Amino acid sequence: MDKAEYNAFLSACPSHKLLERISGKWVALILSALGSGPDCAGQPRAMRYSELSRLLAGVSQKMLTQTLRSLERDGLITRTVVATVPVTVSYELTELGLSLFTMMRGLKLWAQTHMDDVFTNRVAYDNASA
Amino acid sequence: MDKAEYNAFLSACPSHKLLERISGKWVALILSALGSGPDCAGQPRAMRYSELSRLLAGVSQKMLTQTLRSLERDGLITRTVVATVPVTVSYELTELGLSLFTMMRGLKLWAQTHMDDVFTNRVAYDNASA
DNA sequence: CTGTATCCTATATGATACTG
DNA sequence: CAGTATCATATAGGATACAG
Repeated sequence: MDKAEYNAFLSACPSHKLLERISGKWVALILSALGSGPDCAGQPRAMRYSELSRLLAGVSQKMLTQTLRSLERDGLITRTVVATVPVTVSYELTELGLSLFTMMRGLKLWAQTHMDDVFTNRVAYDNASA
Repeated sequence: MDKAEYNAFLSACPSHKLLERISGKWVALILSALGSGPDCAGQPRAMRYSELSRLLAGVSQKMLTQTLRSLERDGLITRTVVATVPVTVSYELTELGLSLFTMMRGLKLWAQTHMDDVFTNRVAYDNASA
């Protein structure tokens, strides 16, 4: 069956798997926070759960935890627990995660250069239909 | 309210909007088809609806049409109708769409280089939990 | 050939309450 | 502080039937 073959192709395609990995609502933001620091312009550094929670003001606890876990699972960040009272947990980019963060700078550059054009086209298209 | 401000930030962030634009299940595949041709290695060229439908064997008519329309709306592809009987419709990358396709080559390169590491880590993580 | 219209399901995300 | 558990909702995606 064609569909089965194609789904197999999709499952095997590295680009497709990368898109699935980075397309979550909070993935890019967490990588950006850990890669650029809270001011979005500094050096990579570890951040605590509460610090991330405050920086990404719109994130729910569920999604923050879930996204952090999945990034840890994929070896993109590390999770470090210090047994203070109360407990202290910090997250930091791995080498692999840093490499992903760096790659996404290219994506960011394209976005900054061209997304305005995209949205201009979108508005024009909608006006033409109306 | 923090959340409102953060959502406003999200809505304004070009990188985030770009990820929303390219993260659809069929977006990258359609761009790739129009940018590389059916053999995924050639030159950019126009393709007909039925040709895309055959190449992307897993896509439903609904999703193919919907994705093509949204890409046209954003000025990434053009839709050309020739009034034969029955009608002939072809799609082609615009300059902007071609530029996006080119940018995604960098993403593809990262994926080909590093996604195996990611999945190796993932398996190791799952085994450690079990 | 190139779609539209309708219904249906799966998944992602979010809100809220509770805990070591 | 750093989560977990549960419930609710929105949206993406797909199956199927029909049409110019």
